[in-house]
Amino acid sequence: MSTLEKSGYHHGDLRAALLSAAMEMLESGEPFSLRAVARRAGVSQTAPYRHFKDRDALESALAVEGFRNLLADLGGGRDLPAALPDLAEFAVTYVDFALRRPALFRVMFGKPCDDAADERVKAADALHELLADALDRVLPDADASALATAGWGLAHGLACLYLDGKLQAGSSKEVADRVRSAFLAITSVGP
Amino acid sequence: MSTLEKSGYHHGDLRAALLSAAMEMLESGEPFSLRAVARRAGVSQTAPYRHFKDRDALESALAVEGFRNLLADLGGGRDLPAALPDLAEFAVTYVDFALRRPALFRVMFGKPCDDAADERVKAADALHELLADALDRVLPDADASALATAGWGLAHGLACLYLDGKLQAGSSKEVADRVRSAFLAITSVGP
DNA sequence: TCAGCTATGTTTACAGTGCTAACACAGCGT
DNA sequence: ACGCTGTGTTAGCACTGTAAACATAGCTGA
Repeated sequence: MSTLEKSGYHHGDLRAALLSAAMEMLESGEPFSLRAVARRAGVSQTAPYRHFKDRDALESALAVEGFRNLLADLGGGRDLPAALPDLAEFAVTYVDFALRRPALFRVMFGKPCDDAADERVKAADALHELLADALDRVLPDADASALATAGWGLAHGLACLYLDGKLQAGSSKEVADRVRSAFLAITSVGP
Repeated sequence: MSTLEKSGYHHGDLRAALLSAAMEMLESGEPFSLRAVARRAGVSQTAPYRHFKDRDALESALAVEGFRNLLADLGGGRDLPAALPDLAEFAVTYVDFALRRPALFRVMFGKPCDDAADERVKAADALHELLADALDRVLPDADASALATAGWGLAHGLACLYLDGKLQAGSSKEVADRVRSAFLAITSVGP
């Protein structure tokens, strides 16, 4: 009942099929609607409602997957940060994620996310903690909480501004360079 | 033809009426649709299309007004920044704007904004320039461009994260304090 | 074995949306 | 007086999210 791997009966595992259909559409840039997702999964328009209360519920599930991916990009990719420039790479990776998967990024953020005690909230918090840990490792003296917030804010803000075209994005290498400069600039102010 | 103040004939100045109706709905938190805006302005559903090509066109007009307001909040309010803490107040004001007028903020940002050479782009650029000027005044030695980008990014990111509930927003005073701390934390890192 | 229960999926329907096309009317210049 | 253009209206299309009623498949217990 909980984990159906082999199909054959009604549909198999529709929930997963819907999620992957939706994710594919998101990645390929198609605007996605519940109906379109259902169509792509080969079921009727209202079938998704057996597995997701809402459109929002589907989006939340996608968002959770997005957060896991983002966390993997940030954490899994390279070694733990040891110095300031490594932190800049966090921001670079973050912005790169947003630009590589814009629609998913918009689903992850850009919604009030009122669902209390949601799995989604936990996923977002995990991100915050990862940043706080990293910062604490590199700068143990500083106010880790405030710094983590600032770091996240900086990365997130740059990601949004590039994504929305408020800052002109060129090649991903150019963007990476500019994110690095911005990060270094603001962390080299000092009194 | 361009500026009709007195009405009496067909409708008077519908364009302005639509804009203000839409802005009111945005401010009062109602989800806004073209049809609802038309209803509120007392005209038929398709009347807006005489004045706005698209829903996007209406939103862009609202966004431009939003950028003007934000610029006024940032620039008009207080004296020009003279020191680092004044720059933190920029961020505070920015985040406060986002939280006071969330729907408008989402209209201003959160869209690809592909309209090339738009009035909207100019409005956004004005923001960037204001920040660059302020930074150049306070920190003439630094790379003003990178710093302005970083400052904007930080403010914008915090605004988005609070708006979307990724960071818990309490009273506006609490938020202001946390924005200040974040700003000070990241500008006090230094090598 | 078979009756029925529950989980899953389908059909139908409704209200709302953005948008287009065809039409109506007012005021202008000629 | 005529028609043109700017403005507004009525109908209608294709789409959306969502609910209600119905259908079916496989399990569960008699």
